[in-house]
Amino acid sequence: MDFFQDNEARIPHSGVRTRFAPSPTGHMHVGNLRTALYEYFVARHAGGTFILRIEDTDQAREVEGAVDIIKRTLAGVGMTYDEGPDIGGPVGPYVQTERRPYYGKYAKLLVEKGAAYYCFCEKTESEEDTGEFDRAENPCRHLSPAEAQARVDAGEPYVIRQRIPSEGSTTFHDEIYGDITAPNADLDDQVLIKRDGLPTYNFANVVDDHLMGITHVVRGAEYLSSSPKYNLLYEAFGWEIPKYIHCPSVMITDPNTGVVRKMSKRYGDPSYEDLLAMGYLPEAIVNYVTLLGWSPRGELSEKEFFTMDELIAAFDAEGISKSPSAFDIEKLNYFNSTYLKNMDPDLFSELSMEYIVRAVDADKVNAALIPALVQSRINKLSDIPELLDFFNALPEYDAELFENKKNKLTKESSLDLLNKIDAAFRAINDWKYDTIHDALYAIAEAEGAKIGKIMWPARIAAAGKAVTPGGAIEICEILGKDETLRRFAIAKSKLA
RNA sequence: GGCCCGGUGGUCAAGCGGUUAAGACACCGCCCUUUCACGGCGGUAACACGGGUUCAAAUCCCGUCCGGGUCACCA
Repeated sequence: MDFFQDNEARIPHSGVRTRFAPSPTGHMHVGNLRTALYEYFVARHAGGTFILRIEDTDQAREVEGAVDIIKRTLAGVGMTYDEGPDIGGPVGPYVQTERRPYYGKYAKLLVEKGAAYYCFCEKTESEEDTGEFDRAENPCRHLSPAEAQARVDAGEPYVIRQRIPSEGSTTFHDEIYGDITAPNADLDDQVLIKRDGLPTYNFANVVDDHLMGITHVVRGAEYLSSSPKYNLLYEAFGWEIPKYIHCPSVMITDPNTGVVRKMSKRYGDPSYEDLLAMGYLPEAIVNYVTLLGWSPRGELSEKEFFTMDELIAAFDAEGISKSPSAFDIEKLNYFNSTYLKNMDPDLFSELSMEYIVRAVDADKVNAALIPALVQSRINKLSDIPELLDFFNALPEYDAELFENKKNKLTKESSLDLLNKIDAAFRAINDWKYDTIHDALYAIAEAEGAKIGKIMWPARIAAAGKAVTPGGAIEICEILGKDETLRRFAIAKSKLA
């Protein structure tokens, strides 16, 4: 068997195979993540195979550590791949620079078939003039095979370009956009093999998708206009064309200018890692991002909370939207806060403590009680510290805060109540929720007042601010008896 | 600019020729309440525009406008 037949023989023909094929250029965009998820769902839904392939053919743009970010992200959201770098598989290697020998051979095969040609120009004349490539003007296109081969043999540097027919048009089928036709005259003789010998994306992706037996190509809609060229390549090779699933872009409304544009890290839009660092949960991000541009049909169309397994079960390419959708941090907040609220309290404690100790001194305050206070009050974990500022240091506040019309409280009546509460608190030996609670309620009963009237001055004195997470009892309990009484003394002096 | 793709409330969206045009976020109001939050209830708000086709159009066709993508030896 020759090289090509051997490669063909390795291609798996069992079921659905999809691939996530990022280039290791840094962080993970929200759009990247969504594409990866869709690819994963397509494969898993069908009981197929999900592959990770690293597209590192642009050496200049490669960023150290980027592959680790990709792997960490996939692992973090629970996307496991069946074949890929470091785990291997039947059609490896799975890193394009390690597949270098393949591309040259397939490109030369294309040259032999007349579907590609050697080009020796540094830049074509029309590129010099207009920045655009005009294949009719390119002399290399018309070189005889023998002449071209002679120059190659002489060691002249070259690129290999795809030879696009100048007449007619090319149609390809996309699962969600339907048939798309482009006039061949509008297609460029794109570069397949670069001067450094490595393939361009345009070529590597076709060769690898075929050699790896990819059945469904899921990618961003930015590839829609180059897909006809890929079809021409498949046809020239005589290969079966995979199913295309192009996903619309993820947009964002610029918070400063109000304009809608494609989400991009360079404008400071958050990447997946940024979101994690802000305290968003992977489950919430996955849930939200999946629903950004896809929605379940029929029965499930009103369901919005999905586990990974539920997404796998529900996912169908039919539900992918054709129009771009805007990333809305408010809606992510909603998903995240809901996940946070429904989280097991112990787990939440564990997760939140890291943020709690940024704001409070865990030695001075009963920090173990704080998670329960914030669990239903935050959108993301990083919201925690600012909620707790008053625990560490009593804020500067004005005595006016004690005035409350709903509870008919004046500074005078507040002072009176505070004196009574203070006395009752001093009598407490076992400082805990129940004893604090009972002391406060006893005063309310003795005063013939609603409990709110007692709670208000107690809470203001303890916290020094009008809005707090939790009420007087919780705050006093967390502060401890000594600190509570110290703050009461300050309050009384303000009111005196 | 050429080519390609879109266009349902501010946002995500259901809808596939006949609906009072779902639902969610956000926003507003009410209730609950120990402030806030949670929770419950209710409300404001949309088929870009113009022509067709049809008994009937958000749904089909054409045009206009608007938006996006793409025209790299980047992916």
